[in-house]
Amino acid sequence: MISFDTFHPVDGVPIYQQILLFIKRGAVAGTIRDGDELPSRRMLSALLGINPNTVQKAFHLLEDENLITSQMGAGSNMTLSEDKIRELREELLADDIRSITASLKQMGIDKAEALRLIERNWEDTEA
Amino acid sequence: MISFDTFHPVDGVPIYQQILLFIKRGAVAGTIRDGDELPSRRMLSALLGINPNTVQKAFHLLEDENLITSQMGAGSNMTLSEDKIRELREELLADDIRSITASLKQMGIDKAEALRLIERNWEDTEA
Amino acid sequence: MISFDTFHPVDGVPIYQQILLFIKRGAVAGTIRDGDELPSRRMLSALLGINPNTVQKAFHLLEDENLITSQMGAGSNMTLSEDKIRELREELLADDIRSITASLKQMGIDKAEALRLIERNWEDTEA
Amino acid sequence: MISFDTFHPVDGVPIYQQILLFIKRGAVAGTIRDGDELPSRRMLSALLGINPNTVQKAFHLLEDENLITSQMGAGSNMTLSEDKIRELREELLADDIRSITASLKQMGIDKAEALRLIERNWEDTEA
DNA sequence: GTGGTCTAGACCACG
DNA sequence: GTGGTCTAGACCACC
Repeated sequence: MISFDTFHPVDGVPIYQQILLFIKRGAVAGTIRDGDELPSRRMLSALLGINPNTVQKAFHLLEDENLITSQMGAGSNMTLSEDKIRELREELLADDIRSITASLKQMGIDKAEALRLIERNWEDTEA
Repeated sequence: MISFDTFHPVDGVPIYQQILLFIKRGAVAGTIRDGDELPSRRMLSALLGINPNTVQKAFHLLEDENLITSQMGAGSNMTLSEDKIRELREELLADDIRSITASLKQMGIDKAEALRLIERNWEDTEA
Repeated sequence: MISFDTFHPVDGVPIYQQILLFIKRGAVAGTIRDGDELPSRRMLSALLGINPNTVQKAFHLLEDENLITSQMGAGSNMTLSEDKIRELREELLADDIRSITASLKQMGIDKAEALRLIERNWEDTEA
Repeated sequence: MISFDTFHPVDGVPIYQQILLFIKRGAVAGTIRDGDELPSRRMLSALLGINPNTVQKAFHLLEDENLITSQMGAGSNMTLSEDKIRELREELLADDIRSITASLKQMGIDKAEALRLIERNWEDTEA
């Protein structure tokens, strides 16, 4: 059963998208594996204190991307392959790196300083 | 007159917030300085192909943060001090670093790999 | 459910302010009471033939004055106390009386004639 | 020369409309008479501390209603007849009385109380 | 269905 | 020409 203990939504970005990202990142990290069972929509919505419809929307999008399969009455399970994970990794990493790099460059930060900032603050941040 | 040539809004995040960030990051970078004149609401909205009200919302928020002052009939100008710039720098950098670090950690990336990723992709990204 | 049957907006004054006044005057009159449910933003805007956002603005201001409370997904309800009603009564009456008195005086109407005018036209006017 | 000493604009209603009302009410009161000269647009805008364009707009509307005539280079003068004044009186009074009566009725004030309120507060209000 | 937000266009007072 | 306000319509998260 996939754990959502480390899921802490922030505001300003749709919750259902954050659920998607949480699942995808877990898949890339290897903490979420092929065949893993997800909590039921009802249970997850109760666990996270959010609306069942919001969870439903996230699950629906995960199905659209063929990352989970849901059987009537039998919950949902991850369907991951090496290829999918590689794809996810590239897609997510590219977005993140592009975003942070562009942002820092706009503030006039050069590469050396960027690396020093990441280096110095790495331990202080929770996953 | 502050130039918006390098402003390229993405979707998924409110345009007025992107305008805010663009100004703040320019102030941190030093390309936007105290006293600099901002384009009029009309001119900027025409330039960006968006509604004057969207620009107005961004400018209004900048005024609330005492980063610009607007006079009726005349335009708007930056009001920056060394202290404000330092505050902005810390605030923006902290957000960016926290965000990228948390994201990479969730994907199981360790510090060494994170630094290597930034290092390798730095030149490929536009500001 | 608060009825807006007797609400007839005039032009020249912002509609959202007229909605505010309608609610406040109803509270003073006692026709709108603590706990009363307001129509939804959609329903009221359809009823009045105006934009939902205009209603939203009025409701938001009422919330700022602690005259209504709104819950996501549920509706909005009045939150009135004896003190608030007394405050409203004094505030609204003072404005109205000051306004009409100043206006009549500017037209050279004296007190006796003013009273006679009110007296004579009282029955002819709808609330 | 018509005096604007007692003109005190309030906000929330367009200033050019308040100028119109000031002139009309003076005509009804008899303090502004046929042939009276108005200050020049320039002088009046300086006197009231408002924009010449705003004064211009008021004068233009007064011309449209045939209440003033302007000669090139020779200022503007009132053009009032007994009939016009009677019309103005009826129009303005009807509006005021209808407005105050409707407002008080909406607050559940009855005729006796309305008269008492006007009576009691008459002296306290400036024209 | 509900409330909340974002973007849009027209109008006003002003320099 | 400028900034400020009012009304409008579409979209989102939620019950």
